[in-house]
Amino acid sequence: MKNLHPFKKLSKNFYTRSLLVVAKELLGKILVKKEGRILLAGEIVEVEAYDGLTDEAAHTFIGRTKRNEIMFNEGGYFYVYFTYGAHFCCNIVTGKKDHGTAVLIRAVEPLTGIEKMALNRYNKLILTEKEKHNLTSGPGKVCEAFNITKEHYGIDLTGDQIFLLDRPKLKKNDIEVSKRVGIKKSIDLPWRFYIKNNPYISRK
DNA sequence: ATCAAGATTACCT
DNA sequence: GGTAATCTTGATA
Repeated sequence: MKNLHPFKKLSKNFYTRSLLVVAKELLGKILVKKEGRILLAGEIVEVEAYDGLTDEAAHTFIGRTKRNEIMFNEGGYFYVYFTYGAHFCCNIVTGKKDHGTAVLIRAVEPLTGIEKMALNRYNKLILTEKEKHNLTSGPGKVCEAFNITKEHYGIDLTGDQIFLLDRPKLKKNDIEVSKRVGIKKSIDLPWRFYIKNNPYISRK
């Protein structure tokens, strides 16, 4: 998909709706990052929802801190955090002011700027088949491929640096629901959503 | 000041 | 299947 022009940037009112509605509708949308002339883009294929009110796994469950404060804004901001001493993960803030809800982007399917993603991840242009499918199949991998770091914390997604493009809503039948990955609290909430049979899903 | 945990990944058997 | 790497954050003193 070379030409992204036909697709319109998602506006504020997409993000300010409630967490689970936004989480499911984010599937199929296109994540875009502009680095000067270079355009990086990928279709969102896997997400997880986090809600500080009731969900012990959410970073906002403990209340407001310096790290999570952007999650208490209204929807439409980018929440980036660092974890395990190695990886950044990025989230889309949702809902109204003070909700403390966000959607973790767990995997995307590369569309544009794939060579730059290959350089960011592997420091080379030619990838094996295995490496191609490993490019963006996890939350830390997405941030490494897109070079998303703490510098991008709090970015307004209605701006021109990082934003999402609209695409038709997926059929309910194309969406798989499961428990979330890699958490130790509130483990039974069915708040992971991914596109059925997509090769870039982080795990079965 | 010190400490434990972590929304992960890559590499091992 | 298992686990080491690595460092920021938030809590406790």
